[in-house]
Amino acid sequence: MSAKITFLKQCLEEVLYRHLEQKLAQAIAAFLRKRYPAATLPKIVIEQPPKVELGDFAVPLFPFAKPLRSAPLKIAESIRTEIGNIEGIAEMNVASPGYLNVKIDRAWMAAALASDRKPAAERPSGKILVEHTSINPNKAAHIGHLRNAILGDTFVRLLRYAGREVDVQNYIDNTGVQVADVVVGFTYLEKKTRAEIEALTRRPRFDYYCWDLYARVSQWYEQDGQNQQARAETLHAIEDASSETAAIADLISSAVLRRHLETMGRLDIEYDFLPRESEILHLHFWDAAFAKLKDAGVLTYETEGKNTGCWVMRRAGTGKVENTEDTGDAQEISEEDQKVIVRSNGTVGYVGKDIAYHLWKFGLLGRDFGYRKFYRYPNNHECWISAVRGELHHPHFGGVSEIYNVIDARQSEAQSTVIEALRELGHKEAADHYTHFSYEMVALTPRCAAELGYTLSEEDKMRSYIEVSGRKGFGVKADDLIDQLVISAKREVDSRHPQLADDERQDIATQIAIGALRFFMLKFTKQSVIAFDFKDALSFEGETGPYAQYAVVRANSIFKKGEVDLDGFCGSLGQSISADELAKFFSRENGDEFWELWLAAGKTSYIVDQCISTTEPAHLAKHAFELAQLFNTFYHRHPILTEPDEKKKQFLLATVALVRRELIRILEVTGVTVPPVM
RNA sequence: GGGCGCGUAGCUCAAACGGAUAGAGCACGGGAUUUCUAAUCCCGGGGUUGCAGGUUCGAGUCCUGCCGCGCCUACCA
Repeated sequence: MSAKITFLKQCLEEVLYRHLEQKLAQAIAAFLRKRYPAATLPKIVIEQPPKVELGDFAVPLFPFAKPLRSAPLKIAESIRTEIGNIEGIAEMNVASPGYLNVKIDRAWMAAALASDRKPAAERPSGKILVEHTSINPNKAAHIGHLRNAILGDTFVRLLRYAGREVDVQNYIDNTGVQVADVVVGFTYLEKKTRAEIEALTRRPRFDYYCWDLYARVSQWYEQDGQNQQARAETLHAIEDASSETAAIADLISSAVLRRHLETMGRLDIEYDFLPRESEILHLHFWDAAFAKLKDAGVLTYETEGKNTGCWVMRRAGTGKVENTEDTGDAQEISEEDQKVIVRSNGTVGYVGKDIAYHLWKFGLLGRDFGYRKFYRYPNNHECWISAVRGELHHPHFGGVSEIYNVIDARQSEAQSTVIEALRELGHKEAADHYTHFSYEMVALTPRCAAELGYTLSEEDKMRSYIEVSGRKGFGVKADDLIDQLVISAKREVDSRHPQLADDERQDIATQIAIGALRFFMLKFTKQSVIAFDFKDALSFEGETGPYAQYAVVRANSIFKKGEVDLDGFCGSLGQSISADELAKFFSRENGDEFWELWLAAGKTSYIVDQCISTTEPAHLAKHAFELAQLFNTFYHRHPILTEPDEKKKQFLLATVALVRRELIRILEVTGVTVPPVM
């Protein structure tokens, strides 16, 4: 409940730049409609000119030439001279070969920015569900999982910044072969009793233990095909929830899950609800979904071919043959386009379970989980888990209007199949509001793999990256990477601030490490495979999190050294300097440079919007870096505390305060906090 | 074979919806007044955006073909 109050507060953030852009587009559209009532107008696209001197918005008019039967330059000129006043717009210029460049009234916008005043934003309604992390609870998290969780968590923060209400879910596949394999490891290889395993789960990094054991089991299977029998038996035993094996599996998966929550907790990543596959099975979600799927004719029963006796669905993306609409749902699906949903032995595959789960997400299943408390974060935030018999009082999850699933690109086909199933069940709205937030994997550079002690084939050495494999125990564990980052940040902090207490230095090092890691995972666009290398990941210079953190630290230190009360100054930013004064500084020497910085600082909401509509958080990391970069240049060129002109000093301080405020906001959305000193 | 994605500077990556001179970081070379701490800043070289066509006022971006690479394509989850 307390979390919801923060959403409301945050959706009041400034939206000036975005607001102006919309107003401009509307004004131009209205003007052109009035002037050329007969013409059908193309969409007005607003861009940004390559240089600040040219203006703040650019409107290319080439697409209007044909429908308006006029040269782009002439259209631009007529808009410029005839459109009249638009609040916040100072001037327009025509630029060849056909742009209308628009300048914002700098003093007007700066005054609004300084006082953090903003027009009311429209408040979208409807709850959003973001699912991310979803690590099999049988081994330690690795760097690939970090990318998933950081992308997902950042997206959650973006949505909340934009005023949306969000539930965060982490789906736990606790009944699959992966968990069974570790159970096999404990029971067959190590011959441990339940009590002994229980004792092990209380050891510090139980997930590391499982990581190694899982790799050993995989090897054991390879040694002798007969050993696979142990897996089959174990899987079967787990199905009976009251069995000893099921109890062991639950013990292991719960302990590993707890470890995953701790690992992600180190990065300030939290979840609201952990739906588990075991409850999807035991609460018979599939039965309900199966009935609906059969009724709607989404599934077909195969009576011939290799899938005889199976219920199948058309594999997504294999497109139906055209011109056969009237044959209705009886259309044959060629064998290779069939996706088996229910096997001939009557058991359901994971896509089927996923369909049921997603019907629940949208509140379309007619069943619900039981809920029980599972994990309490240091800030008292409660994380719930699914249960067959839950607690009487619990929050409500599911039944949302929009979902985002952060799942790597390898699952694209399965995700599309689930979406198709929803659509064919007649839930078009749901299908349209189902977004597979797809991203590429994190792989290792050959050099990194060699550093980790793996021997590579000649073929592998030629590759630009090598896929990690949990099954082989090949990869970089998340906690190891975080530890290394903290150690190397600590070394730097120790040498820079020997006068500080050790725990203080440790805190600072941790913030820097997390900043570096989160930024590192965000600066790549989703589609790009990250070829992981310790050298790049451990870097604290250049385009990194610490670079952006450092800019804020510098801003803070100006206030500290200058003995200016930071809170007081920032709180009354709006009054400390008049609009007339602002106008002077933006028009005099360095005016463009100052304005560029103010403008960049004013774009936070604009960038957040872009990140949401493109489901691409990388833009935000990029923007944080660019703003920090502009600030650092400004910092070097304009000594502030020694500035003799008091008015100018106030202006420079206001600039610092504004950039600081926005940079902190942006970093908060990326999940990066700023240490007191660096 | 089919589906999805990728190919941009020596390396790692940007450039949403086609737009103005394709940008950063790293690496390399040179420099920064005793300062609001240099985890910083400035300058420099570096590019036929895989290849060939097409669409148009305009293509790294869209279309077609080719070349190279990756992932998916199980009655595993």
